[in-house]
Amino acid sequence: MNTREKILEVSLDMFAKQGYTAVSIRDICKQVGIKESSVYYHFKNKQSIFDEFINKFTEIANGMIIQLENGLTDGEGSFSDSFNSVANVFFEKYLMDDFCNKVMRVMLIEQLGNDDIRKLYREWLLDKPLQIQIKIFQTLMNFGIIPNCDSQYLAIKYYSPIYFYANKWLFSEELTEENKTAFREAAYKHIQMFFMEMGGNR
Amino acid sequence: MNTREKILEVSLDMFAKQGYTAVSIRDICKQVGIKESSVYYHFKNKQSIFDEFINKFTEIANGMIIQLENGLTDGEGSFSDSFNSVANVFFEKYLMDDFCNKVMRVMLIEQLGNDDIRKLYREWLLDKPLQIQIKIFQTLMNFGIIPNCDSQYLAIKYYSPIYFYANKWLFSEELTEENKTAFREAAYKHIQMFFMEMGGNR
Amino acid sequence: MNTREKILEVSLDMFAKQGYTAVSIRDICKQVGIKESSVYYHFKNKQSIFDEFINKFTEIANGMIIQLENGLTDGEGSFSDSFNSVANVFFEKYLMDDFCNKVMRVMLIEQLGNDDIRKLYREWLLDKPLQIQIKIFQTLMNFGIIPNCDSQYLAIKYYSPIYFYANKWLFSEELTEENKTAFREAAYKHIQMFFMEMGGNR
Amino acid sequence: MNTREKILEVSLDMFAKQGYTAVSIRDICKQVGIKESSVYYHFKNKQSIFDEFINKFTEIANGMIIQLENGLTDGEGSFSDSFNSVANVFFEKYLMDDFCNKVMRVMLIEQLGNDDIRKLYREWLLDKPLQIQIKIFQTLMNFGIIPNCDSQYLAIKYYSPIYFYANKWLFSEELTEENKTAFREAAYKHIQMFFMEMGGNR
DNA sequence: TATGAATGAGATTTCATTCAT
DNA sequence: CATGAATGAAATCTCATTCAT
Repeated sequence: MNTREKILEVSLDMFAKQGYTAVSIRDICKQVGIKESSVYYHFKNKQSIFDEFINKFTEIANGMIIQLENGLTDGEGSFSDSFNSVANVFFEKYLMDDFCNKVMRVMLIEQLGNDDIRKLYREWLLDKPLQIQIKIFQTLMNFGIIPNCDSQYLAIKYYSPIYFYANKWLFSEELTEENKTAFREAAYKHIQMFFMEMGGNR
Repeated sequence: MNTREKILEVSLDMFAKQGYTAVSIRDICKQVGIKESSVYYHFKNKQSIFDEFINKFTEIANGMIIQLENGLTDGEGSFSDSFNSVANVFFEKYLMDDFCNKVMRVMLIEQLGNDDIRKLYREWLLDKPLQIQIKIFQTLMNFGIIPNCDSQYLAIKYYSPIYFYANKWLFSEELTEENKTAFREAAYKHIQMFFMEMGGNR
Repeated sequence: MNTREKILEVSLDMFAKQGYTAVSIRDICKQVGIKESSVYYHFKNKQSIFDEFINKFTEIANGMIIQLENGLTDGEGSFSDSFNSVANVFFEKYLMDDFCNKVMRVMLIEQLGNDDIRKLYREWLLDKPLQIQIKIFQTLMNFGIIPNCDSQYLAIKYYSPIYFYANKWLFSEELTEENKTAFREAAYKHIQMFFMEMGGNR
Repeated sequence: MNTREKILEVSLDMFAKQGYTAVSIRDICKQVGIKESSVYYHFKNKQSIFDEFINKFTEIANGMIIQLENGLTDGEGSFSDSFNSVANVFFEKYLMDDFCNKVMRVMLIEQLGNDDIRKLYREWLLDKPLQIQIKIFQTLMNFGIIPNCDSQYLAIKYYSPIYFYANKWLFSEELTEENKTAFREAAYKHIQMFFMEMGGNR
């Protein structure tokens, strides 16, 4: 790994733990093992390190959305299979992905003082995940797999416990394997129950 | 309002908007209209201003818990009445209370870099609200008002959408009347639906 | 004891331990139990507290000189008696006197940065004690009690070990009874030996 | 001379004149001709500048001790020659050495408020010099050059006038050539007399 | 690529002092 | 007599950044 990448890795790590403002160039450089001035060869300034994360995150997140939406139209496989596969991607490649998780932590911290970040946080942790679920439920209704009803309401019912568990296990404490496991257990149990109830209604 | 109170008011306001570290004593003093050194007549240091908020918040929050638990044992009034009154207190006197809301915003920002704050955040926004709901559902089961089932599961189903809406409308953007209204509408609609489903299950 | 005296007592105590500049009005007031502003009713400023000590010390020290010189001309009593009585006064009423000792400690600390204090220190710990001894030895020579010789040389021989022991036991560590005892033992032993040698020369 | 060395030089100079606390980083920088923040490129903080002096001094002083002790066992040369050479090293390379003298001045000022410095002062101006002299006299006794007697007593007799003169001429006023000369004259005269008396006793 | 050196701006805090009450 | 309140000045230190090498 070259210096530029080391800087990025260390920065993200520290930003995710202490927040953007609380981490100084000094802190980063001490960890990387270079002098402060060297950072400015690789990056215009501190902000641009941060921007890089946001850009990469936005790309990944957009990619995931597209991947999930494509998966939907496939329509292949069973009802619960495709649902679980969506959840799996969303959990493993997004909420619990090392990079994404860290960026979301930074967004969580910085959102209040920074309008741009606030918009991103709202978009990527509140609105977009909900929209996906809404689309999923609408697709299921269109295919007649589930009875017609308020898809927005369904999506909230489905997503909000996941959001709650994510805040409890994935964004509050360190992202250890134990916390991941705790999250998975809670989230999958919720999904199971959710389907049972949906099935029961049918 | 005397200087001490002005400092507190301005500080909380700025902390809630930008976070503890991002706000300097200078910033606060400029707003209050005093010199920096004057702050140290009223407070030992910057941290102690912050501590005052945390202490007052903890007191208020504990008071609310007690109030809610006492309300439960009363058992007076109809099922949905007492439920709505709990929600009302929790929403208006806690989530949307000017002081509490601001302190919770600061906790939200500072939680990642600060272990003590993290604990408080988890306690007062995740765990304690859930515990109350669990107790409420257990009481309802004991009285035979709702059928016996997993109270923890019920509580998550009930509380997580509220938590989701709170993050969306109460802790992300400014706490305007519009946002309060949006939150109330979404939350009360959720509660209504929640009861309908519970009733339908009976 | 009234407030003014309490301020003086506490100030001297702290000055002697930490030096004039290192002690703040705050420190003093905390100890006395008054507010900072109250000091300025009793004293013009911080410096004037210090001046008071210097003035009082100079008075006491001058008084001691006069007392010692008067004692000399008395010529009453035996040779070693009068010598021991001089030493006794110099030790107990000066070097080890609570007030004088503390003032000399402050002078010791402040001498380098302050010309006036340096002069006082030199005068009262180096020059004046030596002058007294010179006078004493000259008197003894005049009375034929000791043989004529360089009184200055004798005085140095006599006083410098006392000065050394004083720096070791009385001005370096706290002025405890143990340190006083250690000083007395060393100093009186020195005086005894000094006379033995003088006698042996006769 | 580079900036780091300039800072050290100016700092020691000012510390020796006014004491550690009385000298501010501002004062130092004004003299050196740099901005305050620049100091922190070269030193961790103000204390670490001071520490550097103490460490270097301790090294030099220890070196001198070893040098003197080695000189003793040589036993070469005449009695008074070796004695004068010890005195010469102790005077010129220690008490009157520009660097050492300044550090000892700082220790003198700071000793009362600072336990560590007090220990150093006692060690390097009171105890260690005495120990050396004790060893020297013991060696002389062992070789039968001087008659057996209380070496501690001899050492005090020998060293305390030197200590007295040092305080008078080397640590109180500025270390000018005049003061050095005054010290040398007084000290060497004392040494001469000391030997004469020792010889007379034989 | 990397660093040594420097810096302006600003952060928190301390201190002696003033003044109206 | 004493204090509440305030302040100008200064102290130590941090930070992001620049620039020549």
